Amino acid sequence: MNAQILVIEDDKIISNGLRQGLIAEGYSVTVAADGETGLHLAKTTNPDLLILDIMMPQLNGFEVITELRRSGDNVPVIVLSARTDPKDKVRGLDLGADDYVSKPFDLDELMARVRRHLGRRAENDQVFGEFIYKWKTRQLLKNKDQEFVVLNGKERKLLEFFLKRPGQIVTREQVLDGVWGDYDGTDRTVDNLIVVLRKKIGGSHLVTERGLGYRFVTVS
Amino acid sequence: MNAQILVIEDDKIISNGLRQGLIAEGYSVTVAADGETGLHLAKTTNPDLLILDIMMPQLNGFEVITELRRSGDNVPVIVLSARTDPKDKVRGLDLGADDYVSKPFDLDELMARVRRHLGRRAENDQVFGEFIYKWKTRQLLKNKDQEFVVLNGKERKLLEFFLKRPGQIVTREQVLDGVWGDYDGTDRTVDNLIVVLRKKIGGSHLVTERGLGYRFVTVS
DNA sequence: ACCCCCGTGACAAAACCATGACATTAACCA
DNA sequence: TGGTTAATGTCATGGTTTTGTCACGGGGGT
Repeated sequence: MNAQILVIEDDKIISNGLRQGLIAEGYSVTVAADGETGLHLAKTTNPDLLILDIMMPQLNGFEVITELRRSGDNVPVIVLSARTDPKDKVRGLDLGADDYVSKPFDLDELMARVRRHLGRRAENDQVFGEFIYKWKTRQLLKNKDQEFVVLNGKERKLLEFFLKRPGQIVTREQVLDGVWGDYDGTDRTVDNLIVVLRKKIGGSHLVTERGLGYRFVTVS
Repeated sequence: MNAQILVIEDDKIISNGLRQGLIAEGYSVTVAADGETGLHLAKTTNPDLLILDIMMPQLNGFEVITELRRSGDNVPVIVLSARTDPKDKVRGLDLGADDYVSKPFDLDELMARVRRHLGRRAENDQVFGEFIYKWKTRQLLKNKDQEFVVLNGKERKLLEFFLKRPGQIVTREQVLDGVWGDYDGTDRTVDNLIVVLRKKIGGSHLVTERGLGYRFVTVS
């Protein structure tokens, strides 16, 4: 579920730097060295975000973005350009770019803009097995985006409790504390909720540590 | 209905320039000279876009944006700052700003960015299920343009409140805050308005999240 | 004065979830 | 290896909380 980013840039030095930086942040990166192949890749691979140079052989960035938008593609586009003339920025933005960064640019700033255009997904989504938990909307998705899993209050609280403690053994007492609060429940109460949650996310992620408690594992 | 833009900026020269430029483009503009009144105005008047200075008396821009996002407000924010340190840009963007422009800035470029950020909501009609909400005229259409759905004041406010927070869980308290203002209503009051709105847009779009609040979903 | 909002309270319906009984599994020891 | 025991899995049930729904009435605008 790491985002796919397509970089369209003919300057090898810059594209290599970008690729390394993006990969370091956990994205999957594809690089195209000219507008034409870039446009083709954008249309066929449906990336989550585009980083697009303006001055390129074959097809320039303005033309790429125009064609993309004309064909109804709303992928977020960050335009990268050596041209600092405000007129170019206006043109790029009005053509449908989502952001416009001038070279030379600061890599950290660009990364922040990338995060922002991806909707800050990296920080808000947690993946385990075939599931994705979206903290922002507090929704659980199965099979990578396919279907929602309906959680009620206690189940959601329990899942969030475990998501915050991946790989750790937690005792029933800790669960009672974290999920129920000061309520004086019994160990059985916890077990029962575990059962219900197992039915929804499968047993393999909630491992029983006999005599100790439970352990949530993210890989099955 | 022109887009409402709130400018929070203590430098009179800049805010005047912004106001004139924005008005020339046809927007309605409000100016606040410090962070505290700006934050208050943002919460009470629900502008369509915020232009926010960082260095200000009372409450600085970072604090304003943090508090806004914390309270669930997703209004687009363009941060304006004399600080050119990339670290500040990263900070602003990661806190939830949608854009970050350094002073001195080019007015035309800023206008292009404003257009671009408004395009996501104010200009675009919003579609959910068989309905279309036209922000410009604040009309709700059913069956893709066929017929109008009549909304009275509170119903419209509630619908717009949810349209700004698609997919998110909102508590009754947040609804009371956003729709009623500082009024001291009860949870039942919210429920009742929900019922009325459900009768008009169907129940499937307003999902009850028991124990938490409601969630507006765009797909049924 | 009439009408339309719209907030309130009472009651009905539904979802939730803690409990306890019983089944099943794992650990331990001979 | 097999039996014993403690720990955990599973299910049905009903009380309790939360939410849905309706009818009434005040109040402000036309």
